[in-house]
Amino acid sequence: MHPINLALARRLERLARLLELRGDEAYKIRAYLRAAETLESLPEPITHYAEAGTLTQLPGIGPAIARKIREFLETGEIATLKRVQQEVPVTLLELLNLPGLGPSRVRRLWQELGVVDLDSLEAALRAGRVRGLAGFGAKTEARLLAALERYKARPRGHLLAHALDLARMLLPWLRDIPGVQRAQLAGDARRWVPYPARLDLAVAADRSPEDLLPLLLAHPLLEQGRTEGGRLLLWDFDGFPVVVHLTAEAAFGTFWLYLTGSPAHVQALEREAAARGLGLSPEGLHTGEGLRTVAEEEDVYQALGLPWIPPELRQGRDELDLARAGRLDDVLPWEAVQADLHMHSDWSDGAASLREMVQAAWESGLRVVAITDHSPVQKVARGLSVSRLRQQRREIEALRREFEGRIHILHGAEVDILEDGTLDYPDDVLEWLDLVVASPHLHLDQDAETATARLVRAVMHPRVRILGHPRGKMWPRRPGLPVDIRKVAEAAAAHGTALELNANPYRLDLGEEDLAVVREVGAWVSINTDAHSPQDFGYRLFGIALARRARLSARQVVNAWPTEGLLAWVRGEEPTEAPLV
DNA sequence: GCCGTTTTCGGCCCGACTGTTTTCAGTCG
Repeated sequence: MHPINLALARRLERLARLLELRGDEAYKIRAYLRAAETLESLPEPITHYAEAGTLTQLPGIGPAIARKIREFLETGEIATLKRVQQEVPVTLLELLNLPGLGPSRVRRLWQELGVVDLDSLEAALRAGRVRGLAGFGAKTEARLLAALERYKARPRGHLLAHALDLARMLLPWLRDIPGVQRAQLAGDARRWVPYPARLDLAVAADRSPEDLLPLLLAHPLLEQGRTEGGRLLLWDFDGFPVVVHLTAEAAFGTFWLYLTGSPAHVQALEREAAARGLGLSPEGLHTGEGLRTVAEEEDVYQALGLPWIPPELRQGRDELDLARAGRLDDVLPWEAVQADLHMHSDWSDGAASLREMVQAAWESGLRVVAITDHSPVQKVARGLSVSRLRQQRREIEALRREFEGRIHILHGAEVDILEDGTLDYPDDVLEWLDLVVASPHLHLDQDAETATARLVRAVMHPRVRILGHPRGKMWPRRPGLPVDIRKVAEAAAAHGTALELNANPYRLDLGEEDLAVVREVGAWVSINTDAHSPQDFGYRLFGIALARRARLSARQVVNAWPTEGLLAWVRGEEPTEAPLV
């Protein structure tokens, strides 16, 4: 995605949300959101279409939005947005993250009680003022207080995907600035920490922070910034912090290493250095003869008798031992995943045809895919009736012939796990499908005991091969089912069912703590993208990174199995290897 | 606000659930 397209899409999205809070017509809101989606999927920078005079030929962009786009390209601002931002407090947008609060209720809290942010909402709730509003009662008050508590306890930080998108757009730009010799991703995001607090960039340059600041602020994604010591603190349009750390090129290796962390990993390296009579600091290696600067990270590790350790493994756990023993490859290799067993097409709520999805999967390096559209209970997602499911098989058979010898296509379904743990298709249909991914979508407010029993029942169904996004969590809004993962994993291990690591960056479900339990129990894991459009296959990296952080082996991840073994397991045959219990 | 026609304006994804109603609005997926 081009930075200018993203910068503009963000503004249109914010405009839509603010208009929604103001109470403008719903279809106008949708129009802005659709235009933002179009911008995010454009192959060329929007300037290209503006210059060619073809803006209104783009889907969802008519005369009014085209005018705003041209205004933004010429002035860097959208007057309508500025005006609406003065009218509606931007801080209200965060309230929409609370389950139970939609635009209409937030508007009334704001207009009738003067609530503008989380703090004033909490104060109003605790003072009993909310339940005085028409349509709000004691139950709503209690639910909102509970939602507020859960929200405050959510994983802090921002979406990793957001940080990496930003880095992808900023780094090439930084490297082109005169005087900048190197620019690299560092910090939590480089280690694939799911919710980084900020984006850290390591930059080697022979210019001062004060010289660089105005150049960086010219970037369309960066809104404001200042210098602080040897660093530049910057913020993007949504207030996401970007920190540019400056060093000299000769010391880049140690500097980058320290900036990447984790602190526990770096401390382990310092102890390793001390054991060899060396000192390690961001400035370099301290030897008996004085300071030796190190420009490359590999050389730091080499000086300590270690191979380079990939950032996502730098957790201060067992990685130094693994590295010393030459066993870093015991952890699932990045390139080992060649199957994706959960994706959607425009038969249900996907954005692309079956053919486009299979083609994109093939191009992204996959060799086995499963088409898994929704089951009937998912009305909004246009879940497939049994007869449409049977029609879909004919199209899939044609695609199999077309892609013969290149990619193996399974015809599955993402079948809803109903409230009691039964499934949303009858058994004969489940029997007929190549692969059943069973997932919870509804009734995500169950208590731990009910939810655990529900998932265990689904996992034990003889036709279920994969338990999709087991908790049903969605960042930042939905915390997910309070399931006893150990019990679910034990049932899964006993039945040869895999638990999904859903790689969609908004889900990452199972999460890191859950995966540690699953690893210990020895149940199989399936890393899938849940792709709803061709570009979503890129989500795979988030899943693999998380699996690596959890130290899963290729043996435990079904998507990394050789094709024949994987297909045998999908068919429900006895696994060739016993589960790792 | 956009779109596709009926070329001037009506339709735009929909059904269930919940709490708060006393016939429904708001939220969710």
